[in-house]
Amino acid sequence: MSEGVEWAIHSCLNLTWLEPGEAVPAARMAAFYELPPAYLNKQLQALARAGILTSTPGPRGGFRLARRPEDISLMDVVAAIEGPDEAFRCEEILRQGPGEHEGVDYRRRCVVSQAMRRAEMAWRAELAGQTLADIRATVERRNPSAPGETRAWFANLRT
Amino acid sequence: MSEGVEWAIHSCLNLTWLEPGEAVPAARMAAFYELPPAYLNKQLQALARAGILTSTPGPRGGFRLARRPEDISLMDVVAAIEGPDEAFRCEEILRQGPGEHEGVDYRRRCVVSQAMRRAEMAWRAELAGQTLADIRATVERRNPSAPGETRAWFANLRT
DNA sequence: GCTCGGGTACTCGGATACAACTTGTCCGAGTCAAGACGG
DNA sequence: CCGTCTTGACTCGGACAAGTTGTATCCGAGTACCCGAGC
Repeated sequence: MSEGVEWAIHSCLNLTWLEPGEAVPAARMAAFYELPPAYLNKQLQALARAGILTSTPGPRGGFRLARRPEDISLMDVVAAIEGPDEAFRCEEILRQGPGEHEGVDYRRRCVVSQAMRRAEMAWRAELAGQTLADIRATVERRNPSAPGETRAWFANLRT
Repeated sequence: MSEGVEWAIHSCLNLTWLEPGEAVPAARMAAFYELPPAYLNKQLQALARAGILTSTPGPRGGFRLARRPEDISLMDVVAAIEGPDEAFRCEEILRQGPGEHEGVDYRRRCVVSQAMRRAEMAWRAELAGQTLADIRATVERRNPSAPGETRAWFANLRT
């Protein structure tokens, strides 16, 4: 899995602590974790294309969440970075086998494909069940000062 | 995910239908699905290194299952091909963040990492719960002639 | 007829190229804000 | 003092390289079989 997924989730999480309407440039978000600014910008662009973030150019511009944290699941973020297709893609090699049937869709018929798909669906369901709001709540419960500190860091120039 | 996983699972499944002690060369297994022989050989080598298959060189040699199909899970095959490490690897970017703590293992502490790990564990558990014997039983229930046809194909030179 | 030895063909195994994708970087189009200028 | 225009800096966005992983191939080391010769 791409490393940008980790960056994207943490960046989106930080955005949940900002006041509504406030935008943060990609360079500032990159400085938070000392990441390559241009590359993080690329990932944030993907999130914007997926409708998770909205981007505004120009001074005082940057990225902000496009909808409420309750409506953004980890699955959404992962799909935005990694692409929509599944990790295990059935190439239907049974079609090349000796006992093939012409009009059969082996993506649904093949028992192996079904088993792999079932496992992947369990993974996706687990990710879809966790929203940014859930993550944020857990973090705040463990470290109540996180929201204020994060917001202050993005507001000031402090490292 | 690597495409070799699909090849490996189907090849192992075919091996479950052979009589005990019978070995099949990689070239023959590749011909079954019209796969590149040398590359499939490479995947089978990985399965042999993982202890799933045993290989014997020379005439009448080839690959065969190293243990009973009941004791080989899909997780074993996937891990043999893809490697043992997880898809989402936490790089602990929180360590570079402003509120870091020196001696903390963020792979366990970070809430994001925990959520991703939970999803991946669900995936792995689903794969570990399906053995080659289960797959074989399902296939035989749907198509009772599969064992005989497969065995006959590998025994004869028929396409 | 039986045993033994050499040759041969067959198998895996690792070393070796090629291609695709992830990672990383750069510069241009567009935009907002601030400042200067004129009324 | 107020409104307007110009200038400038700042932002994203896509186009452009480099490195790493997956894909594919080839040839050599080792082995079992087969066949023929000798007893």
